[in-house]
Order: sequence, then C-alpha cells, then structure tokens
Amino acid sequence: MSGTRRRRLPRHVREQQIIDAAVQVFSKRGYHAAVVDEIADLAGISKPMVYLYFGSKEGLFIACIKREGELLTHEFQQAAAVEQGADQQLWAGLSAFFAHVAANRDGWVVLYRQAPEQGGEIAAEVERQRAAVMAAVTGLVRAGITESDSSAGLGEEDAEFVAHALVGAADSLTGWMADHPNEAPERITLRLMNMVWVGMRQVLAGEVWTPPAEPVEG
Amino acid sequence: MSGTRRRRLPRHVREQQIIDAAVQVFSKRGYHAAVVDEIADLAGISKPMVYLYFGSKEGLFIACIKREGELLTHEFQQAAAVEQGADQQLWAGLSAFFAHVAANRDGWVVLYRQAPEQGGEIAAEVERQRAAVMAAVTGLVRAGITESDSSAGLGEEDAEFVAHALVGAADSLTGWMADHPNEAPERITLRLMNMVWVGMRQVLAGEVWTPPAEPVEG
Amino acid sequence: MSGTRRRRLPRHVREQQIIDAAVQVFSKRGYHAAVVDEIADLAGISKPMVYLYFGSKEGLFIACIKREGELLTHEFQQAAAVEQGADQQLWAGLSAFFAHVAANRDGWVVLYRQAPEQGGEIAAEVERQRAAVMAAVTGLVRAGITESDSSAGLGEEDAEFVAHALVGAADSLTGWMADHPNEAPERITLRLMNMVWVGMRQVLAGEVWTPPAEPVEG
Amino acid sequence: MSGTRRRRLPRHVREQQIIDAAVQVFSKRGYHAAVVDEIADLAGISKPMVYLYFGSKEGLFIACIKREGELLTHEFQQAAAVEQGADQQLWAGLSAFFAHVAANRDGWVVLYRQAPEQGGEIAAEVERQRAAVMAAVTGLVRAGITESDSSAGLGEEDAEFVAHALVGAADSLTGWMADHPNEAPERITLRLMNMVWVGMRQVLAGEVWTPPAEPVEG
DNA sequence: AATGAATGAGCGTTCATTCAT
DNA sequence: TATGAATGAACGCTCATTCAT
Repeated sequence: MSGTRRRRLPRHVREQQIIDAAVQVFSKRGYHAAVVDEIADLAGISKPMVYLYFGSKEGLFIACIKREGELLTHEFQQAAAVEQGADQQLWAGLSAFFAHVAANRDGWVVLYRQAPEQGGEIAAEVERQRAAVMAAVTGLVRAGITESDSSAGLGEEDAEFVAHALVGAADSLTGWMADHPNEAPERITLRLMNMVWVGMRQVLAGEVWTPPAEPVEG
Repeated sequence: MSGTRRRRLPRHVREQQIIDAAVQVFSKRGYHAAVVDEIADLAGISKPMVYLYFGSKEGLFIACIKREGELLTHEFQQAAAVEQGADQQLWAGLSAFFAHVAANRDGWVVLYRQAPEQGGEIAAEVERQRAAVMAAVTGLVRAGITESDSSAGLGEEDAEFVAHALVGAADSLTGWMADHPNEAPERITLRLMNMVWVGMRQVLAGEVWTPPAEPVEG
Repeated sequence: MSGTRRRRLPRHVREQQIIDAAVQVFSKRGYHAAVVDEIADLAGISKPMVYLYFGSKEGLFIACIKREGELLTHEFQQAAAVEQGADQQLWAGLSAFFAHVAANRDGWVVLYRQAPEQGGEIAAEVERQRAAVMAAVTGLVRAGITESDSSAGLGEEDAEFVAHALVGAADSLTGWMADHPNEAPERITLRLMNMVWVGMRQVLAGEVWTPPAEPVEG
Repeated sequence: MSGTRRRRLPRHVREQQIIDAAVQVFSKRGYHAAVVDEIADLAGISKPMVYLYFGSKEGLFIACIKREGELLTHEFQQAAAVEQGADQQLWAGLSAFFAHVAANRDGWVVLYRQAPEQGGEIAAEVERQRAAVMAAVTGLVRAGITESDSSAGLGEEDAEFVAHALVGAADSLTGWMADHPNEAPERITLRLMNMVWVGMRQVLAGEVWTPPAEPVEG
C-alpha cells in the first residue's frame, strides 16, 4: 500500500529477479512451452524488460543455465576441495550436490533435464555447464582410482564411465528425493556411496562379478 | 494405375509408420518444437491422416510413449525372465536395456528424456510407462536383496532406491554410449554390474563405507 | 448469400488476389507501415495464407515488385518493339508507360517510389526491375542518338544520362497526371517528347545552350 | 570536472545536432524503420531529450523536412535571384540544386524520396516544402516562357508541366550523380539544360515533334 | 481413403513513449 | 538539464486443427 512499490530497481537486481522467475517457469513448462509473458508476470515486470536485459528468450534461458550451472559447480567443488581422502571428498561433493538440488530443484531441472534437446547457442552453453559438472565428478573419481594401491587397469575411460553413471544415478535420485522429503541429503549420499564406492574398491581388489557362462540368446 | 504406389495400407500398418516418423521427429526436436507437418511428411502422408488416426498431436505423442515404453519393458522383462540367479537376471535385463537403447535411441529419448515436462494426459502415460520400467528393475533388485543370506535391514525402500539409481545410471550411460560406439552393450552392463552389484553384496555383508567423523564445516 | 462464397480457390488464383491487395496496401502505406493483416483482409483471406504462399512480408513485397516490374517492362517493350523510327518507338514506349501508370498507379508507386530504401533481398529485386526499365529506355535513346547523322560525341554515357532524366521526368509527371485526370497519356507523351527529343536533336545538330560567361559565384 | 564534456549546450544548438543525426538515420532507414534510439545515440544524448525537444518521432521528422526543404529552397532561390536571362537564372538554380544535393544527399533523400508515403501532419509539411521547391522552379520556367517572343499557347499549365518534368529529372539524376562522382554539378546542369531548354525554345519557335500518323494498334 | 485449402489463437519481439529520479 | 528504468500496444510469424472436395 504505502511504501515505494518496489519499482525502478537497478539493473543487476532486476536481472536476478528475472532469472529467478525464469528458472521456475522453464522448470515447470520446459523451454518451448514456457511463455515469456508468464516469466515477466512472475518477476513483477513487463515483457520488454526481459528483452531489454536478455535480448531474447534464448538469451534468458542461457543466462539461467549459466547461473544454475555455476552455482552447482561452485558448491560441489567447494565442498569437495577440502584435503582429505578421495572417498570423503566425493562424499562431500555428492552431499553438497544433493543438498543443492533439494533446495533448488527448479534449477536442476532446467540445467539437466530439458536443455539438451535445444540447438544452437543453448546447446553450446548447456554442454559447457554439463562438462563442468562432469569434469568435477570425474576428477574426484579419478583421484579415488589413482589413490588405490592396485592400478589394475582402471584408467581415464573408466573414470569417465563411473562419473557418468554417478551423475545419472544422482540425477535420478533427485526424483526419489521428491517422494521422500524426510531423507536428508547425507543419507542419500551415504547410500549411493555404499552402492558404488565399495564396489569400485572391490573391483580394484580383483573381486569382479562375472556374467553367466552361456549368453541368454545366441 | 501402374503398380500400387504404397497406398491403401491397412490401418494398423499406417499407424506404425506414423509412429515411426513421430518418434524420430519428437526425439530430434522435442515435443513442443516438433511440427506435425514434418511428421506427416516423413511418414509420406498428409496431415489430416495423422489427425484421423490419432486425434491430436498429444494423442500421437502418447501413442509413441506407449509403444516405446511397452517395447522396452517387454524386452527387459523377457530377457530377465529366464530362471537363474538374481544377479544374472539383472545382468540379462540390463544388457537387453542397453542393447535396445543403442538400437533405438530415438525411442528412449522420447520416452525418458523429454516427456516429463509435459502435463495432462501425456504426463499420466509417461508416468505409467516409467513406473513399469522402474517396477521391473525394482523387482529384480528386490529379488537380489531378498535372495541374499543377510536380510540386514534392506527393505522395499532400499530396493526402490537402488532401482532409481540404477535406471538413472543406465540413462546417463546412454549418452556415454553415443560417444563410445564400439563398446558393446554387454561390456557396459558388465561395468555397471561391477560397480553396483558387488557393492550391494558388500553392504549386505556388513562392510559399509563411512563418512568422515567430523563434518567439513562446523 | 447463396452461391459458393468464393472459397477454396486454387493456389494460383489466390496468389494473384493477394498480390493485388498487397500492391494496394504497400502503395498506400509504404513497406514498413503496411500491416500484413490489412493485406489479408483486403484479399478476403486470413493471414496464414499469406505466409503459406509467400513465406514472409518481404517475400510478398518481392512478389509485388516482380509482377509490377515485369508487367511494366513488358508493356513498354512490346509497344516500343514495332519497327519504325527511333523517335516513334520512344514515343510509343512512353505512351505505354504513361497509360500503364495511369491505370495502375499503385503498382508504380510500389515499384519506384518506396522500394529503394529497403535492404537485402528486396533491394536486389528492386534493382533488377529498375535496371530492366532503365535498360529498355536507354536502348531506345541510344538508338535515337546513333540514328542521327552527326555522331557528335554523344555516347553510351549520354544515353544513360538521358534515360535517367527521362525516367525521372516521367515518374514525376505521374504525380502531375493525378492532378490532371483529363490529360490523355498521349498528350503527356507528346509534351515530353517535344521537351526532350527536339532538344536532343538540336544538341546533335550543334546548337547548344551555353551558360553565362561569368559564374554566379567564384 | 575536467573540461566541459559537451554539456549544457543551448537549446538551439542541441536541436540542430539532433536534426543532423535524425536526417542521417531517416535517410538511411526510412521513416518507419528508423529507430529513435539510434538517432539519440548518434546525437550523443539520451532518448528523453529527443522527446523534450521535438515531442514525438513525427515532430522530429517534420523538423527535418522543414529544415532540409528550407535550406534547399533558399539556396535555389538565392542562386536564381540574380537578375539575368531566364535561362541563366534557371541554370543557376539547377546548378545550386545539384550542388546542394551532392553535398547533402541525406537531406534530399529524406525530403523527396521517402516522405510522401506518410500521412497526417507529415504529409502536410512535406507537401508544403515540395510545393515551395516546385513553385520556385515553375516561376523560373514561367519567366522563360513568357520572355519568349512567341507566346504561342504556352501557359501556366505548361509551366507546371515543365517544372514537374524538370524536378523529376533532377531527382533521378541525383542517383546518376552517385554513380558518377566526378561529374561536377555544373556539367550535369549543362546537359540537362541542353536537353530541355533548347527543346523548349524550338517548341516555342514552332518546330514540334509529331507522333506517327497511324497509331500502333487500330 | 485421402488431401489441398484455410484459419483462430497465440507467441517472440520491437518500439514510441513516459515516469521517477 | 538529463537519464536509466519501465511499459502498452502492435506486428511478424507459426502451428495445431478443421473443412470441402
């Protein structure tokens, strides 16, 4: 009522507000189905401001990807940066990942679940952010492998493989989290670590699982 | 006049042709960006036929989801149905999964990577198909857990957790496959099994990974 | 009321109707101020038809330029093609020009008065059509000059110069015609011919006009 | 602080700067395609200043037309004002015209080549300026005709006709000038004078060009 | 059974114009 | 005096969908 109706904000502030709104709408509707009008409404401004600040719907989307990607990468790396055992670093990183995603589901959805089908400038930025996430995880995995005593043939390719599986599992568990809101990120991380870390160590130690002697079909 | 120019095909055949085209286009463009015209062109028919057979773009998309989901579930379950150890059943199922996805990437993309953001009827069918896939995997995982000697507290929730992680990892490895076309599905399956199955067994056997005693921050 | 409400016309017919309407609207408003909706309304169809047939506003404009330019060039050249003295050929051509413009003012306006400031594809087509008109006139002028006994130094450049002046004068007289609707095209042509043709001959014959000895300033 | 950074200019100077910029932009883009932002940028000020000084885009355009029209008319009339033979007055006027246009192409383009298609207040001012130019030329032509011994039926209407043709030719030769930058305005004027003035005299002297006896068609 | 013709509705984008400072 | 922030109103263009044949 009284009080300045929060207008005439400086550019930087408005930009963040717009990105906030955009992440929500893009997350709920997907890139194509999202309507710029709805984003503007949600941000409490008019459509031309969006274009003044971001140039196009695509530009706005890229800004979202960029911000969310950098936020996530930053948190992950910061959490994993503390000097300690590779396993504990990975654990810290994954915990941060789950905590961030739980607190920020829209951003994760925009970043990881719907961007890839776009083309052009979007695809480029998405790839950049994803590569950053994947590289961070791969780095920790590689460290874990290298640290192991037996360098039994697990190399760079293996690290990437494991990183992909790990990120995919984490992404999927994001959905699981939504259905189990009482599970703390640490518990989820613990479970995931138990699933893969011990397995990795065992593999390195020589205990491998073997498929059946005769294939199912031919 | 001169030879039947692929006309007058029975309804069922036409429908499959249209779905074939639709899966390609939906996969490449995403649901919203896909244009019915392109699908009709690719199927070699005119647009009204699409509407005659499927009623709407949404109806067509649902038909795609349904067919692709059932195909995948069917192959997975068939492969996993052979009586054998739970681990080998899971291995067979995952092998079938990777083989199917490798041979049928468009279908997987439509089914798993872009549908979720839609609403209404689509979301319902997508959920149904996903649930079917997830249920199949959960079933095998549950069997594997139960089969184990020590039923040390791993229950239904754990099975679902593992299934989510497994499906997510598999999905993510789909992308890995695209970059490593020479990796046979069986090798991928083997790696994944080594990552998780051994780990699961170890967990059941009591060897668990433990997080650091003192948290990173305070 | 009764009778088919002139719908479902074949493509070719509709295209011409749309161009008819477009020429009117472009002429009245100018390219940028013209609104595609108004053109569609005037043509008795909906906007998407315009885009279906012409692809874009620019495409539609180019189609207008093309049709009007070719019509005019065709009439001019056909009228001037009859074998006779160069002066009479030019007379016939100019008469046809004035008759065409009088009967088709909108087309002329679109073709000559507003197109040049556009860029890209439009500029190219406009230049093509203008060059055609100018070339036709230049051809007749050149013939008239060459035919003359004294080839007193009037060459190609002169022909182009005269053609430019002639076309410009004719264009301007288009406006004059609008204010003097009772003047037959032949009378206008006659006046113009008297202004320039006799002058040209005199120049060739050696009688030239000379400027004052001392320039007005410096 | 350090030197007055071209600020606080008196109103009149600022206005001229803005008009300078506006003439450039209007000339390059056309009225509708011209964007006020670009004009403001080019003038080195902010957009609201434009509105403060000229009220609207239309007002700014009218100011441009007015200034350019008056400049041209003034130069033409001043050059033609010197007491001398009517032919030499016309020659002086046309020379001034070509010199002005050559040095000031943007202004001419705005004044003569793109304004006419606008409506409302713009059309009115354009008409006013054009009428002024045309009246000046008509005046000289009338003088030339009247001065001639034989007043053989050439009257006011003829003067206007000739003036229209002359202005149109001159306008068209503007384009010719752009392609022949080495042609001095005086040479162009001379050529044009030879084309029309001698012709006019011959007409007055009774030598007229006659069309063919039998029309081309029936 | 099959299709060319046609459109209602909506979205991305732009721009002249104004407000608050 | 001068401007960054903001918007109402259009406009170009597209697309799922239907009609008439």
